[in-house]
Amino acid sequence: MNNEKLKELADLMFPGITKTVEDYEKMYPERNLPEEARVTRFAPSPTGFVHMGSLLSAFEDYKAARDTNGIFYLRIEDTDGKRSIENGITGILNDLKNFDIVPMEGMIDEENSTGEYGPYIQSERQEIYHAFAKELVLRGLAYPCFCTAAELDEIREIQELNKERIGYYGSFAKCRSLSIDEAIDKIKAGAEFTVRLKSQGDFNKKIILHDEARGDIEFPENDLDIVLIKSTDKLPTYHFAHLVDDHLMRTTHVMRGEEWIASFPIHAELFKVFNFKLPKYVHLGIVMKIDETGTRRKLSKRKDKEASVEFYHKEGIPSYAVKLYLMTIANSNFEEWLDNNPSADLEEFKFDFKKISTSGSLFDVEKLLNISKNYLSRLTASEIYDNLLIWTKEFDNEFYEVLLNNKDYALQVFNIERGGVKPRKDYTSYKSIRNFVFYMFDDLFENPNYEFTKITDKKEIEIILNTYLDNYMDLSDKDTWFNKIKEMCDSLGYASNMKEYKKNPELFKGSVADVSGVLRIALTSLANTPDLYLIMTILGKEKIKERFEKCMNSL
RNA sequence: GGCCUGUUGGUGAAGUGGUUAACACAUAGCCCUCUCAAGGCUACAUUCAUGGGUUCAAGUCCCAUACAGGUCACCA
Repeated sequence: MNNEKLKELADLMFPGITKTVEDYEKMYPERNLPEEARVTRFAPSPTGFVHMGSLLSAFEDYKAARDTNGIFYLRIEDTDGKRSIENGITGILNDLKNFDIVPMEGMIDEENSTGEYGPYIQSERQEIYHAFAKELVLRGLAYPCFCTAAELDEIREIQELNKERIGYYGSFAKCRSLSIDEAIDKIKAGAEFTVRLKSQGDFNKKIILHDEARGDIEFPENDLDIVLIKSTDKLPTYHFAHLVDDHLMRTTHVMRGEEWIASFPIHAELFKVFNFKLPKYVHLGIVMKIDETGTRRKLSKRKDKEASVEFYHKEGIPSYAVKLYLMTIANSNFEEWLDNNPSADLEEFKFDFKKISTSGSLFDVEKLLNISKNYLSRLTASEIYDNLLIWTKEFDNEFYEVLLNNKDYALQVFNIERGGVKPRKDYTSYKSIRNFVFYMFDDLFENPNYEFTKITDKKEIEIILNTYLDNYMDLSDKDTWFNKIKEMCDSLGYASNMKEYKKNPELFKGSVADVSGVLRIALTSLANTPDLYLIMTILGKEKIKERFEKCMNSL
């Protein structure tokens, strides 16, 4: 009799739902994968972009699956309208692709997906959730709740006042004790309702849950009658969707932010109620920053520009460098591995849950720049050229035109001190390159600001430049080039040998360093540049002469 | 307030009862050198949030406290 009543209630709550949990179990059987293969997922809301924290977790999910020839899939969690934007999935897919993270299954654009475990977008899984919820109602393990927001507030206020645990549980769960008939009547009368779990847990009992990175964690059992299905849109809450989706999609490893640790007991109860195998969980540390007031806090996508992936794109930091950096955060032994295997593919590194940092780490832009610098130093001139062309096209049109029209010349410039075991390391980003090479291009060298420091006397500068042009310019090879400069130093009263100069500086007007400095500044406007000889050979004699004259005219 | 997580140098961290407490970034100095960038060398935690305890031995185990973070939504 009770069963009949429950059936009436369930049918009333979920009209038109005919499939059962068992039906879905058959539709989505266990995956045919080797034992060790991990199935992971990235499950964002369709907000149009991913930020650093979620990029990190997507990357970790991807690696965890890849390492075991498992499956990494993309599921879209759009049960909260506020978090969804137009074309939000495309934006996420693009951001991921930028970092070579391509899901093997799941959503591939705004509407379509691949894989046998779909739909991969929660708004299209409505009847599946309802079937699961309906079964719970039939088993007397879920019930309709008619409490309004105001009533819920009231309950919480009472609890706060009495210093009791906050939440919808036990005797505070008013609708839990409603009779089936009462519930049926209310629904028939058109009352709005949520569906709540009738928790079987006991807060005074302990359960131990295992986290792959943190080990065992002890909690009180869950006794909260949490909402399973929301009233207005009839969509599931995160908790319920997590159960249904991750079970049916046969996820083996759930990797998520540590803000979810607290709801671990809820999820454990949900899986237990259905007698489903609990997936393995990894709760990741949160990426933090230090803000203006000196306090540590979670990197926020609203407040912090460095939280968005777009920021690095704009700054011209290669996505591969960002990836390397994220990897150093993700697994603490990665840097050492990279040192030992500098040319190995990232794919060869095996991700280890035990090495995941569990304390929130500060996002260190300095370190990122260092990684970026090292990465850029290993690229070939033509790789630099190609990538820089793409970057400047979007962010620096003037430079873009110059590069486009002087490809061969630009390649020579980018090749300065590149290659070999000790490549030059000065570019930190694509954006920074212009500042290191502008003087090599006339179009970018229109109004130089000459930084003479050591030798500043106009007459002396003119003497040095003219003497060089008239008698000592020889670019045939580096040694003769430098010997000529030394000769000139001797003839003009400057020390040609730095060691001697350092011993007795008073014997000379200055040193070869000062003289070279004048040549360098006249040529490039800068006191610090890469190898002068290389710069001169690339510019050529005519241009050198032109530059010196331009400089002398400006004095 | 309840529950949970975390706390090793300026930063990221290694560390699972016995080490001079790795390594990397940053910083400083020296060397190399025509100037830079690199590179090489050196320095940088008498001490692992604090206080107790267990032990021959504790960053590592136990207990308290402090601080930081999370969570207690019909948000994820």
